[in-house]
Amino acid sequence: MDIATVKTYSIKEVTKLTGTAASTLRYYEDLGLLENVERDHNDNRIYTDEHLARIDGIKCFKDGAMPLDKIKEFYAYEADLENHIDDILHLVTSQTEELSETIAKMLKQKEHMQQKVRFYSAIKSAIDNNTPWPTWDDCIK
Amino acid sequence: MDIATVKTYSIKEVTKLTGTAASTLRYYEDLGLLENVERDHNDNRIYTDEHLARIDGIKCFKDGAMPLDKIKEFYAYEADLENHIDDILHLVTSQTEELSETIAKMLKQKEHMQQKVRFYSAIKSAIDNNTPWPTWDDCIK
DNA sequence: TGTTGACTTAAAGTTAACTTTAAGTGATAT
DNA sequence: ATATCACTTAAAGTTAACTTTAAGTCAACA
Repeated sequence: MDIATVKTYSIKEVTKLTGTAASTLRYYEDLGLLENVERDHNDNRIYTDEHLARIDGIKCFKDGAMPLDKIKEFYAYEADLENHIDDILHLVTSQTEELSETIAKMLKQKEHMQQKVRFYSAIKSAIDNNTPWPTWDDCIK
Repeated sequence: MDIATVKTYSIKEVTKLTGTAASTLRYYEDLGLLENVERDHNDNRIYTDEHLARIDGIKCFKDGAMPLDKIKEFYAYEADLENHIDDILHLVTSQTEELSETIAKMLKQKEHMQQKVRFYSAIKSAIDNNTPWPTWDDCIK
């Protein structure tokens, strides 16, 4: 790693590149989710591509509804994998299972919502055309 | 509707039947999400099958990640459908779209998580068998 | 008769994940 | 010289969705 060629970013650049608010970046750092953020001679934060990658990873996990403390745990295990292979395996396995359950519930509810869309569309037509209102069973069957 | 035959439930019975805490039931009522909850001579709440159905409906919407204020809006529109058919259609349509996006993100992240499970499983094998560690690309490809 | 248990209320507390505020430093632009 | 801008900190505020607490009423049981 050649120190002279490490690309760095100010907090403002990172907010633009990642879409994450500066206050959130500081918050993540306080939490220990963003580590080893160096400072310049004015005490301003200096981020590297590794930080950008970490921020991206955090966003991914968040998309999977993983709470920040578990995300932090994940990176802690990753940093010392030999000693935490069982921990990290358990974490990703149980998190995957939780995610599957959540997705299943959401898919079910999506079906319900689509039925509602059909039902209320039919009612709207009936109102517009002054025809008798359909029943739920008419639309869903 | 024969008043004499309307089945009713105490708050405790409702918590058992729905799995919803009594404090939550009172909270929903405060929010206006649970309406027309009558009282007995001791001021204790009396729930009916309609309330049970509503509580079930709320749980469904929550499974679809719909915030309580939108759920409340939905039932308000439903109670006066002729005057709010466009509102309710917009609500269920946009909510369905949001849900689809959320599901899509979660499915993507589920893939990632499953890749991680495979990757860390392979590393665990390598540790157990004292063989060289696989790379990410070895496992995913 | 007393105490236990189920209910009531209003208000305060909790958790997650931020966001905002207030006060201050230092570099740049007019 | 001054004002503006980007950054800093610690601490307080925000939102959603509850949960807990404290204080009280009422009925049933030993």
